[in-house]
Amino acid sequence: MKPNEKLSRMLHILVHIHLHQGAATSETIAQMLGTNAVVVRRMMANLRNLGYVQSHNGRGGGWQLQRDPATLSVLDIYRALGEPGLLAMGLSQDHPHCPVEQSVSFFLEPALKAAEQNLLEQYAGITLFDIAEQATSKSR
Amino acid sequence: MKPNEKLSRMLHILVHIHLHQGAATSETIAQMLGTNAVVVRRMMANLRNLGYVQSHNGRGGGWQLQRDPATLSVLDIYRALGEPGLLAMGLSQDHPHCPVEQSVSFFLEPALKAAEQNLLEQYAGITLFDIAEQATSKSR
DNA sequence: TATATTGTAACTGGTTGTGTTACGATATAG
DNA sequence: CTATATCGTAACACAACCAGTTACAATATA
Repeated sequence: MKPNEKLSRMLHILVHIHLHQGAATSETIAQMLGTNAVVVRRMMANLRNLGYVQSHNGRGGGWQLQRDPATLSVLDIYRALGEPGLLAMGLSQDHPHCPVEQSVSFFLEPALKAAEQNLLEQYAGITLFDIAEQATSKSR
Repeated sequence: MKPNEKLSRMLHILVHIHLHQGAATSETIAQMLGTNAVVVRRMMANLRNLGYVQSHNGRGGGWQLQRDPATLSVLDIYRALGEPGLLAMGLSQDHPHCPVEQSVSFFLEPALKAAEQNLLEQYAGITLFDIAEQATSKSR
């Protein structure tokens, strides 16, 4: 399984927007990430809907954070991405009548749930501010 | 992300083989799982190489467990599958020079590692025997 | 009015997992 | 020895998903 890099890239984008002087255009961000401006816009669409960021059309337009980065946790961003599956492996539920499948699920489900919960709790404890500060202190 | 069901299905297969009278053919197993015999063989290839199961050609052939199911943990089976990624999300590492990306990784990596470790420890504590027993006790 | 920018749909291409077909190798029944 | 059942494996088809790209409309500013 190739892991999905959406969350990682989105955090990368948001911190760049936060640290950028004035509004950052999709094109600028795309170049920072080595990707395409449309990809950036596409990823940001839902964050805009949630009010985390704002975009402005026309000359001098671009993207800006709309919330204090200390109040935006990685968990918030993860949720804004539509809560994509956290775990690469899941339960097969094709034969709910089969006692063997039921038993496999009986043992695996709590394990998977616990690992997910574990990760979400860690996500909740990291803010955009933390990441930005670490990034700027490193470059000093 | 659609979760990968390999582990879940493989456990399902192995427990069926364990509970089956005599050798179970790929075709029989495939019908239990609603899939194709070739898919079963393909998934079992590495388990055979590891000596967890044995296959026999010709009439009366099929699959049998080669190890005491109490000594086979879910972790063993997970490893036999080639340790596919556990987590659906990973780090983007396309710009190792970028301090922002470094900072994102700095925060995310330990969280991801811890969640993985958490899951593997739980896998280590579940054996094929546990699953088989739960399945048969349910059907009684 | 010209230009810079976002918004979004549509198409392409790569990757992955799964299903299927095909055929060879091998073991057993008779 | 032949027929049959079974595995082993390569090859191809197919769907899903993500990422990249192109294209064009809408909008804001100089």
